[in-house]
Amino acid sequence: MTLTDYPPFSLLGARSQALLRQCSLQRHEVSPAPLLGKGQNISGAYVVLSGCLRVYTLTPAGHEATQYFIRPGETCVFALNSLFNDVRYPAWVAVEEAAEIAFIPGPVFRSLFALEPVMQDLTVRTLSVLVFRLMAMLEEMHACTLGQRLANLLLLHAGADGRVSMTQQVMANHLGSSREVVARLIGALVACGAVSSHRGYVCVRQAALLAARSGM
Amino acid sequence: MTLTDYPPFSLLGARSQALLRQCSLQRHEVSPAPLLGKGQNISGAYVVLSGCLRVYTLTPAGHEATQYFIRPGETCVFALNSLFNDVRYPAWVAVEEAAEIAFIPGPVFRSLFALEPVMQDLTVRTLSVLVFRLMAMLEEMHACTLGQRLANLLLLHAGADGRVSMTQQVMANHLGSSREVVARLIGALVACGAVSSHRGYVCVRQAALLAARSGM
DNA sequence: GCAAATCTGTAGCATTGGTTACAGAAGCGG
DNA sequence: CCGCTTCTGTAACCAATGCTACAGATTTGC
Repeated sequence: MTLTDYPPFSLLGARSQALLRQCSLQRHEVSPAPLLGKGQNISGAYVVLSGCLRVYTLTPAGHEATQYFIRPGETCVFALNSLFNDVRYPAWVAVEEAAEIAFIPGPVFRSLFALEPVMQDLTVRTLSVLVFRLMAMLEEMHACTLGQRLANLLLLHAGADGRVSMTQQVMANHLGSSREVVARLIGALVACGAVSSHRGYVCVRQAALLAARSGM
Repeated sequence: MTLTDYPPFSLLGARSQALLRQCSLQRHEVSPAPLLGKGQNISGAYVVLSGCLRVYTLTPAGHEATQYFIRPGETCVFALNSLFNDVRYPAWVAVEEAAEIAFIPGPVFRSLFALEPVMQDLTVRTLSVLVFRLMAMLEEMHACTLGQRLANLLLLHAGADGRVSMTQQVMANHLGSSREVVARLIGALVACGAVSSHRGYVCVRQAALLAARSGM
């Protein structure tokens, strides 16, 4: 497999496809060890083909806080930027779900961007979506209590069966809080029948959780 | 004056300049009334030529919280996005310093983007910078206390003479907090000699403030 | 089946930040 | 100069969150 097997790259012209075949493609398993560290130098774009990456910061106190996820078809696009200024990555990145990731070196990305409207489109779209998500997170941080943010997290990650497979520690990492606080909040949600708690996962009763979220 | 008088637009070719002459150009004075409201439909790009715009959210409790500023040469680029999805603006925008603003309608922006590498560059750069700023703010919100964020705000807005011309209410709006809390924090900074407080402004002693920030 | 590791539940206390409620100071307009 | 408005300073209290310290439950590996 090469990058050229995946849309939208499969749609590009022969010349672009030749460029793309230079790109390395790697499979990464889930791991707490960061793939990219804050301050690391980046000189290209990472494209997620399958799986999910998590971008997060670390507070001085050692808490993690998720900033956003990168899902299939999306990109860490700092390539263009890093060709001008010598940009260093502003956060940590880890593998959230086993992922296939392609790396497009800066010069290649730049050529593709100049040649292919599809790539311009992809880049701008990815960046715009990211801006919207980050703005939404900032707003949520100002507008919501931790309880409400936890409820949002659970609603967002619940499968069709209402199951959210995360330990409380992982939830705390997403929220930038601590395990004990999450336990306390989950306790409250259990008390009002919005979720049930188990080792390694919780089960969400969506309607009840929506209701509970309002009154937190 | 038209948009074509300002770089980088002045560098564009004749055909692009013809397009740009269709764009309206308006001067706006400082005003608390929002220029753009959350949820409003946008169908183009706003380019700030001089002055400064402020992008902020409102919490249910009625607090404002600044998300970022738009300074000369920068753009609210949601044009491309809004041609695909019918995007609504995710926050409020107000005039922070008297500003000249050009509006480039969506279709015009799209043509320019397709024609002119300079515009592609400008767009991607603006978006990347915005992503970095938003990530930095999210990180700050997780990592810093309100006192530290206030110190950062003051350091960032201090003139060469150390003067920061803002009322405490305005500072509170930037931070998403309330006037009383800001007063309390400024009181602490005054007590340790980091700033002096006056009606409508504070004077920063930079070195002392940097030191004080660590121990908040 | 047992020990170690991991995860959850809970309680108490400290800190931060938000709210309420005033009092006084500074500027402004007439 | 006087009254109105705006801005600042303060205090007391409360709610949300963080931190410390365990105890008990579940799972895993051997």
